[in-house]
Amino acid sequence: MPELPEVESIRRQLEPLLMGRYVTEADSHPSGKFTPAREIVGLGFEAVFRRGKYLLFHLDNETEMVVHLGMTGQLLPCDNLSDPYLRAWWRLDNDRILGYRDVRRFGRIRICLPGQYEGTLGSLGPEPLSDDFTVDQFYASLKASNRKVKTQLLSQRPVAGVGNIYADEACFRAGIYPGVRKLTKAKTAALHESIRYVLTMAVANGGTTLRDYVNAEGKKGNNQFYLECYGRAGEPCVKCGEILRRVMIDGRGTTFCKSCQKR
DNA sequence: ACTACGTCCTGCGAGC
DNA sequence: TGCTCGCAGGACGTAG
Repeated sequence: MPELPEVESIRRQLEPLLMGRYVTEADSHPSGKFTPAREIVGLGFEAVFRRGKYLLFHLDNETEMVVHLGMTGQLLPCDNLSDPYLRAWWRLDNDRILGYRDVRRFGRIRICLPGQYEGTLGSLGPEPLSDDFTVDQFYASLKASNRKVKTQLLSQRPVAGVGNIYADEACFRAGIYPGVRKLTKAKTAALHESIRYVLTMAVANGGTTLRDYVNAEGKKGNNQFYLECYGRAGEPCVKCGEILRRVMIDGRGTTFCKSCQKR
């Protein structure tokens, strides 16, 4: 489940591999979620950016390719075109191949005019690690909705790039029950700080690998060894010793401490 | 306009 | 041992 830290790790590794290269050949799985990958043959890479969990490949000819990794997506050099989970690939002019692997096909690849985004990417909240992410704006955004706080975080609207792992981690660190619908300004400030903290640490640790995530070098991250809440239901809380519980919030598994995160 | 929930996908682990 | 079944979850579609 690549979230901001995992996608950022991939971006940093892909950029030097792609800069100054152009695509000589490409193919994809027949699903419309991946066929746009074929449209960039002949185009050159100019830069690789990230917004939230989206990778943005800037190409020449006024073209941008947007890749979302979904749950199990991987972008990395490919040495086996018969990999059954390879959903798209691009051959570069140095004869190396960039592969998009995605066991569960939750990811998607799109082509658009530069910056002309639709859907979630078009209405994405601010980058959590930039100065655009302020407590005041975060507070106003959360206040404007009556959904549960965790659900709002997963919507990508109050802030970009937070998924299930870091939503649970941030709520735990901030002492906020993820199912609450309204936050005080002070709690909002704590959540704001916690989001920045858990994401910064996860980037520094190279992302979290629970099962599928590998970076563009095919290597696992290390942040799974530093998670304090996600995936630890049944274990004692690192703050108070209470046994962490697991519930469903709007259909998503959620781990929390009943003692530290009161409603 | 909003919120809630079903859907897509496949592999894996629990339970019988 | 071998099978079924539920779960994992990001974004989107649909219903109310």
